[in-house]
Amino acid sequence: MLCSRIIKDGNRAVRIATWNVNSVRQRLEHLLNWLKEAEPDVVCLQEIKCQDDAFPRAEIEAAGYNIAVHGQKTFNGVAILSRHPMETTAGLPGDSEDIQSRYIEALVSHGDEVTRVASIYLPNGNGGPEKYAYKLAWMERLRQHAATLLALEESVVLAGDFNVIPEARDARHPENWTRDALFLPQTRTAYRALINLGFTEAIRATTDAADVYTFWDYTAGAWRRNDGIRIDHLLLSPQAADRLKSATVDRHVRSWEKPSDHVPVRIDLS
DNA sequence: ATGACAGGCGGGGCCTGA
Repeated sequence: MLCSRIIKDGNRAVRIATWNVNSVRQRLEHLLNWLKEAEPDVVCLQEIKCQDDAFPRAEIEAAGYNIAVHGQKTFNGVAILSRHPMETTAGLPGDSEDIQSRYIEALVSHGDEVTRVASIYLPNGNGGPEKYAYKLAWMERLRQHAATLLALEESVVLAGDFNVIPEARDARHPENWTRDALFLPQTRTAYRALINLGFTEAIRATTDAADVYTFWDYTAGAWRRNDGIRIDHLLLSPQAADRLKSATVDRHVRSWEKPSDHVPVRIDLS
């Protein structure tokens, strides 16, 4: 039955999404509603803000998803949901002392193809020099691991909250972000070093539009004034980029009651 | 401008986020 659906719906063999939910327990109803509406095959979640045993497994499994969780108490935490079978690895290589849960990777098998998907919660980097140093070090670890993944010559999708505003057009008011860790020159250079390995960023591969944002601060009426930034990204290896059909920001989710400050971003691969 | 919101923790404000 699954095979016949894929053949019949050939333009949409796999739909992959990323969403920083800002607490999966606070956002469970929104998540379930959005899963029903968007029908993603693979979902990368960030900021689940719970330990593995507190993740709302039963409700999400009932919606048809396998679940892999890499959580921690109070902060951070990432997860991957998949309608297809997957094998997962938690943690970003390169620093055994790093206890923050910000990376989980899955090899998803769909039909006779495989797609490797990572859920990434890149450090914010504001709040002092130590935090910014941690952000830059984490980005270098990600770059090194991404280079290893590219060498596999697989379809790879690095999806998540990168906490990087790539360009001025990715902020409604870029002048307000010039001293922010999300937009500092070193941050943007480190992000480009990752892209320049050979990744295609899905939104910019499909639109040149300004005013495409994925985050609006809770404060100061940012959503009402559309004072947003674009910091949630999907980076595609060449093999995945070959299969890219479309990229979409589910902007309307920000207007739901008690929303996350981020909205889902999703792609369709053939 | 270092504030407004929001969530977790834990039972009162404090830390963190972007």
